[in-house]
Amino acid sequence: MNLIEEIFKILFYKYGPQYWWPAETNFEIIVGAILTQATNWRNVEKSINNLKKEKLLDPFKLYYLSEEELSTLIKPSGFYKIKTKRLKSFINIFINKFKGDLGYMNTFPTSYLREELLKIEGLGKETVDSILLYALNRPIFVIDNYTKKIFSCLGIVSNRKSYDALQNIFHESLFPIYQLFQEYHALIVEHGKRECKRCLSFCFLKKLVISEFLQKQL
DNA sequence: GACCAGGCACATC
DNA sequence: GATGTGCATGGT
Repeated sequence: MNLIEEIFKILFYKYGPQYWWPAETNFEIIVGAILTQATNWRNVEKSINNLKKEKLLDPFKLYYLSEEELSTLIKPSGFYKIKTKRLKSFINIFINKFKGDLGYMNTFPTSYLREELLKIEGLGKETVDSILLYALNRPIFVIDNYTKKIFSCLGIVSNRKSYDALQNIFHESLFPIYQLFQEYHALIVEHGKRECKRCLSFCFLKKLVISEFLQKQL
């Protein structure tokens, strides 16, 4: 078992299953992925609930909804003008290129989907990879700020590693099982929320990793 | 009242 | 390639 696998084991033992992504449908996951950019999940839930209350959490309904109405509904999740445009540009491609159908979308290869989604204004690597992993069940590892922070804090990567370089480390170290990737990323976020507030340089994870590393040296 | 949250695009050096 | 800034709300 390599170090990346060991850390998954440690986090899973500590925090247990995270049941990500919290959503009733895969389309809801995508909307959440866009709304949660630099935003607390609680605020995202408020926006999602607004959309649900109005029965608008549907690609075709959102397609025909005016930007004014949409921006009012998603206001609680912040950056609402910019996120209205991001949602609209995703839905535009989703409907016109993929028939507004996640089942149809899921017949395309991962590399093609990633490329097409990255062309959408406002969808960067993290958002696109979240969509691929959680809405389409593709074994693509999501790298976020917590991942960078935690794994550089552990001394496994330098803090200047690029997104792709860090993602490659996970792809090379783990079996490409989407459930594993889903759980691992969720655990990283959970650990980050709890321990990285003031960057506690010696959290339990770091102590464990260091002691395991030392044992192997002996 | 300051600080932060499950990013991204764009400007500048 | 790295670093800084605007985007905005709501919880702690």
